[in-house]
Amino acid sequence: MEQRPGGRSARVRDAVRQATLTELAEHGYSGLTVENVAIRSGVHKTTVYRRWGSVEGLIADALELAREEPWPIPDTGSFQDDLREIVRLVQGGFADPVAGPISAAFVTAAVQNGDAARSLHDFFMARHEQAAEVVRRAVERGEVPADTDGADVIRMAVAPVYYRLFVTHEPVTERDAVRAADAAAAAARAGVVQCSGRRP
Amino acid sequence: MEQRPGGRSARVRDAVRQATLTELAEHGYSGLTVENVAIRSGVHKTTVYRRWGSVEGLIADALELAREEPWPIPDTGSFQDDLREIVRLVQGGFADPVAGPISAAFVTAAVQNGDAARSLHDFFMARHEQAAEVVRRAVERGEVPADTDGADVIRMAVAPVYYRLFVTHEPVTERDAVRAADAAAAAARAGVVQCSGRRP
DNA sequence: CTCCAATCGCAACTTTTGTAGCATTAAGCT
DNA sequence: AGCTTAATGCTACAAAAGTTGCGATTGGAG
Repeated sequence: MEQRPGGRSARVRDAVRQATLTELAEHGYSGLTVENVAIRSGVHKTTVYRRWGSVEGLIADALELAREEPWPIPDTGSFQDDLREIVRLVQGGFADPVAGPISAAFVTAAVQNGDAARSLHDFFMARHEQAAEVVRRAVERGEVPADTDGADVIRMAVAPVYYRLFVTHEPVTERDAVRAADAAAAAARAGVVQCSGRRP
Repeated sequence: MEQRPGGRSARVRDAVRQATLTELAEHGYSGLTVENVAIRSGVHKTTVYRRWGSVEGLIADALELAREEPWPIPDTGSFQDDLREIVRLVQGGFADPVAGPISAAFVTAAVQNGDAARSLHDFFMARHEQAAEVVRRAVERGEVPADTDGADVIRMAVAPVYYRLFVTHEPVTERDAVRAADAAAAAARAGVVQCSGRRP
């Protein structure tokens, strides 16, 4: 990707990435401007425009960093508790005063910009795949049918949280998170989320 | 609200509203500018800025119109089929080449702007309340527990569709819609979505 | 050590977006 | 019809966002 991975280019890139995250945490997505990132990073405005193109480009770049980070997949021994833990983690992340605005900015940017949308898509595909591990374990324990679609269970579990946050703009409590997890678990146990159901 | 409801003010307002919807359908939210709306409506730029303030104001105004429109609540006699119909309606709406971009623009605008977010919030609260009718009927038929939280069942049913569209940016098929509806129905039947669960 | 190409900084410029002051129009009232 | 005034149109302006051309710097290869 980078033609000159070490050296000044790398320093510039890191400075801009760091400045982007700090600006996001401080002012949120709506307060993020190329100019402010340039000033904070000590990199010239023109350079930021040339390499990242726009605010959305800055976000897309930051997202690729976020994708690298590993995710703690719970293993409580109970399918329902595992799911609860995952959804709670999501809800708690958005409630966090530092991580919350940054995560929200990713979603916001992706809604407007194709590049950011693709980055976020890849990000979530990876997350779903990782989190589906709790479903695979539940299958092994016989808690849910063998052909349960793991990724889709995760989607159903976390979707209500995102729905409240970014669509209906309702507050999200921990109780809401738990209930969404329980609902997804109940649906999985009922055999509604089966892969075979895709081609009837 | 309007001091001069009939006459020029009303004509200007209608022209701008119509132009906003047309622009949204053609270029989506990212392509919506005050200038273009002004040109298309034949109203001067400064007037639009004075009365609507910004692009978000235009959206918030259009949203209030959308809230007025009634919604066809299905009554098939089967809880599961009613839910399926509702979610299919949502999914189909976004798939529609005209209504889709407009609806998506509302969500996009609300993610960025507080006024639009409040309007969209009110919009969805009204929708949930209306759609909860199918749950009330299911309670009467004895298909789900008496204290089932109707609005929350609706949320769980439609949330995966919005999640795919605006968060993970995955395509949404009718099959996905049906599955989400079935999952919400299964959860409701299992008694996971009960009001009493809110205050343990 | 020297050279070369990629990258960056800088300043000037263009485009887009939003605002202010004032003249003009027309709705509603008598 | 004539009067009053809220609302709009118009021009000019101000601020922000984004671009361009060029010279300066620097990392890496020979």
